[in-house]
Amino acid sequence: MTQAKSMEDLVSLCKRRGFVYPASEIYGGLNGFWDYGPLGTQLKNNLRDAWWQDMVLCPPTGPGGQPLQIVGLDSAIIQNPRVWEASGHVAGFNDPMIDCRQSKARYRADQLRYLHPTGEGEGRLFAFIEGDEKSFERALKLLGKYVKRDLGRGDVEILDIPEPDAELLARTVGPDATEPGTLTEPRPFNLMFPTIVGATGDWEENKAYLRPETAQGIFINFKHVMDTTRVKVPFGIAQVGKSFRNEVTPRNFIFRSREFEQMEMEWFCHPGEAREWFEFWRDQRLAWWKSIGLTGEDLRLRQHESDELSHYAKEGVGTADVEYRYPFTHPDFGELEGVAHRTDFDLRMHQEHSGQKLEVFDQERRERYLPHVIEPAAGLTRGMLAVLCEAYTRDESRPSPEIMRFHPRLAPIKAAVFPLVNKEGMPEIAERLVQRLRARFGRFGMIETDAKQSIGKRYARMDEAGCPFCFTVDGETVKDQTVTVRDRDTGAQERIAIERVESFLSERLGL
RNA sequence: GCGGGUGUAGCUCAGUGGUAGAGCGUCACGUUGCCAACGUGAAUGUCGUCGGUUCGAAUCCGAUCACCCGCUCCA
Repeated sequence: MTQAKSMEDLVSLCKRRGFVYPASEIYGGLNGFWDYGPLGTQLKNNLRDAWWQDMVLCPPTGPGGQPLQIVGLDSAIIQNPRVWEASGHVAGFNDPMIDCRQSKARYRADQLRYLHPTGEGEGRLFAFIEGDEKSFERALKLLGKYVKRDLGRGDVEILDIPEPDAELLARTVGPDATEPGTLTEPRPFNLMFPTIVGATGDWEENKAYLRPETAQGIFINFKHVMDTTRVKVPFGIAQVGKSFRNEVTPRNFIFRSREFEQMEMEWFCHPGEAREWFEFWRDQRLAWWKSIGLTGEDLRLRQHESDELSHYAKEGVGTADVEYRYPFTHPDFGELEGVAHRTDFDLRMHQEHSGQKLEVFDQERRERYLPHVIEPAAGLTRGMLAVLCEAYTRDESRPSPEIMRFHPRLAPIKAAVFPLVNKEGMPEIAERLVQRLRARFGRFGMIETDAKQSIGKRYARMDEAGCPFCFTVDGETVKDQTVTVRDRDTGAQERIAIERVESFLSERLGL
């Protein structure tokens, strides 16, 4: 019997077993930051390595079965601030917001419009949300009531003031308010983390930013990679690394944190082939998440509606998200990876802002162009969260009900070896087996051993850590050179020759 | 940023003004010898933090921080 998964139980297990700790907790914590413990670090490294192996070292074959070329990159977290001006992040990550003290609603300042009768701009104004018909009609009706006459659309003027001052706001009635003067002045929301470069840096003159995404590091190195690695379009550049966003509300464990890790690949291709590559990567990425264990009903692909497309994707063939049904989004889904056609937006912007030519010359086509980009951008920390959620299982019929059913490739502990009793030659045999397994599998994850306490307790600990196989040395081992293997998921045991342990693991772990 | 909730041992939680608690986990010893077993013992807390009221505060009040839920936000 399995029960519904609870986020609380998972968070508690993660702390108890050393997957994820609240950051700087001994000082009271810090909202939006998390530390990864011994098991969590290994799990995250395994997930990252799996992505790197399947993306850069052994990429899939293309739609026509052709080999694909993807190279790696590790760019600096802090770049020249002009990078973020070119990419649109300085403007786009700075939306000034207006709050309504009365209705508690919050509006983007650039989306508010102000209504007054034609030629009578000095009196009371009524705000509405641009593009929201209901909101407009409400403002029109209230304005009509206020001036005590019927107003049609031809009788009013609409003001578009991105940064309204206090005087104007004082005589404005908010979109959801009944009295004037309830709107606050616009306050900037800075989603980028500012910092200072230089030990004696002046704040304004030396201001730089921690990157809000890894993608731009790839675009600004596009020319370097083209010039130094003999790649030809179509090809990809992949990067894994930390990104930083001053989220308004960090929430839901490690799902939205202010410091997070991304795995992004920018696939550069001919504009005419964008659709084909978009569909290829979209399907490829969904299949990849399945291949590392997200095999259930909780993984899906969702094509974006046209009105939710980001600034660079409007002209493209689309955006699709790989989504996971996290316990806190249930029954809805939350984003895990976005696959977007970024068109040539980024290269074009960097070409304009830097003055450097970023076009390629295509020998086969005899054509010069800016490549289009298909971007599969996954959250490593979100991926880890999905993997944790998927793995977490409660089985009340077992003496140790909590089990982390990690895919063997991701499991932080690959195997454990126990002497059934801590005497009679068993610890020595177990220790020798541990050394053999470390030599063979140690580079993929931990090989644990434990001689203390009852065997059931040791099995239970390994279940919570998600170790797929436990080998136990017992009295028989001394006589006939066999050990028992216990399977994490079934609890079933079989006896195999101690000589066969490596080949058994190799086969079961796929390593 | 707003509203609601929560904060006591590693985890789950009890404790409504008068000596800081339980279960589980952890550790040690013994026993047992394949599923959180049994026995004995041990360690672990500025009761989130700071301030106030009080003879006395985990408990009442205020502020603050963190987490959870709902808004809002989320290239």
